[in-house]
Amino acid sequence: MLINRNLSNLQIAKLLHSVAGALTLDSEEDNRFRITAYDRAADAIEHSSSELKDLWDDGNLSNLAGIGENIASYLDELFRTGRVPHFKKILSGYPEAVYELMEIPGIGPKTAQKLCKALGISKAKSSLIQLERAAKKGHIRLIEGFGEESEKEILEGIAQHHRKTGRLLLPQAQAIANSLITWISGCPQVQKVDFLGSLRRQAATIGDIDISVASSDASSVIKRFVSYPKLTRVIDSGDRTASILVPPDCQIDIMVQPPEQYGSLLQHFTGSKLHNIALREYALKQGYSLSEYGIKSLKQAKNFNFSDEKSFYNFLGLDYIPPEIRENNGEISLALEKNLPQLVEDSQIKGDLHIHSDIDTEPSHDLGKSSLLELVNSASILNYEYIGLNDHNPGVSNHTESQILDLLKRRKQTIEQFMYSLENRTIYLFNGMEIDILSNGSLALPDSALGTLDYASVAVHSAFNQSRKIMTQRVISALNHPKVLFLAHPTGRLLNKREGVELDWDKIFDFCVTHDKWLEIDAWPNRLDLPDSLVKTAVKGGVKLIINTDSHDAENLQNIRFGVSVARRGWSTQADIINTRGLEEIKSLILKGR
DNA sequence: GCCGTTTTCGGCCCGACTGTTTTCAGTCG
Repeated sequence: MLINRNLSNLQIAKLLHSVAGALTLDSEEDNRFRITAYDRAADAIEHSSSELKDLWDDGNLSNLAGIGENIASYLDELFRTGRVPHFKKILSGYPEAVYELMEIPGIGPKTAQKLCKALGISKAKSSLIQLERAAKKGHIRLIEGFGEESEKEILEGIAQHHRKTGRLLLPQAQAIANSLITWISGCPQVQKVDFLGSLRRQAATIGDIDISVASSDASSVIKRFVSYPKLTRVIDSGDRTASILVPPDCQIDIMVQPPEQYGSLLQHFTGSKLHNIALREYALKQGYSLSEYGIKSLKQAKNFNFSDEKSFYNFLGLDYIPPEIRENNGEISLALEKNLPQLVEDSQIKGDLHIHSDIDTEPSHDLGKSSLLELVNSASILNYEYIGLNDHNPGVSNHTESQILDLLKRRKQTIEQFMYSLENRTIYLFNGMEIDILSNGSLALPDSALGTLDYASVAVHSAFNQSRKIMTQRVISALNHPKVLFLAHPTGRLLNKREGVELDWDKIFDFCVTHDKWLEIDAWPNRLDLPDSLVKTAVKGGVKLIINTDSHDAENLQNIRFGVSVARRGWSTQADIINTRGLEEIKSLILKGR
């Protein structure tokens, strides 16, 4: 049996978009709703923060809104056998090249088909090269329905497609947005300016950036926007909307609205797309049509304006929905029942138990850069009551047990002496350690050395490719040690770089609940691990979580807000997050039974 | 093909922009 383990969400989304494309070419009229169904399923998969393969492993494919019985069974076939005859039959009506060309921005199924036909392109592999060559030779402008402009657009689209790199991390996207907002604010006609879209929803990675402006003079704002000094090119520019490209290949969309309609613009542009579609379908059944301009009553032929977002949601009988959970995951019906969770907030975090210091214990991985004093100063700015020093364990291969014990005794002394020297002792320091989980599930630290610690955390730093079964056993046996409080960066993923490990999450969650272990939400920007979708399942199962920064520098403590965002995206409340609790409670939790 | 928010049948978001057109089709978010 052929098993395809390497299908990414992006590849599956591309496959489903191709099916939608083929159906469009067959007959857009007859297949109208099947087309949107396939496109929506593809969008849901592309934007899901769970790997589809993991959902399939757990038999939860249909948990994703937009995937029903049929598509789920086709995907099941795909994961089991690597092929889906039903899709193959639909796709076989057109040359493979059509689906390749559809990948180019600006080219949809119909344009792709016209180009393939007129230029005699059929093979997927050489399709882009052939198209580019034809465009450069000026052949495309000769095809009916095309002109010089569209030929130029195609070349730009191909270039953009080639340059396409990974998505931006939150802090990168934030920096780009901030710089643009500063520029836009220099326009005197601007009354308000906000970043919206996936950045406002605090998704783990950001594809493009959306900016909204409240102003009664849209044309001045657009003029300012398209003269942004850092832009690569203007993609398009209209009366009140425009798009530009800035390095590194990041698209920025802007939309301007008069202040009295600004609320509906915020709502529209924050998305997500799937949340908005679901909201508009709901509203339609109530007799209202929603858009960025406001709410239209279909019965009374009347328009309602909203200067803020809350009144927009309230008008529809819904509670205000925080941006982080606008993903069409059940938030609309809960808002209708006035039953949304009270999401955890930045200000509720009282400490951080995963911080690397510069105390050198000859660690297995990188040492922190900052001194205890620098770390404590950073923690005071955040009004923390405590921090946990969670340095890596000393390397096991290059030390004897007694050397390790010696190093940790000295480390304990250093921490204690520092704490007593602190004026007012405003911040309590815990003596913790991040311990490698060896490939057989044992800890990379002898029990004698573990005795010097207040607590331990464990993490996978090697042998990432073990099978799901073995990895699950490995993690559980490490967590089982009484000194261990939590699993650090549980999936081990690195955004844009490395997929997470394979784990049986139901088993891990069960173990955590029954044995009083916590899972970390690591706020390091290219980790954000646990991912939000797993946070949501964990919270539902009653697992306690702890948000930490994994700081290697005192400045990194500020990253905690990214971890809080992940927690919020996973529907966590204050009660779900261990480090919203004060020092005394944390002390008793750490001492309890350890 | 999906979904249950008056529906297990009969609905299915809304508007912007561009290019090649003389009124609209295609694509996008």
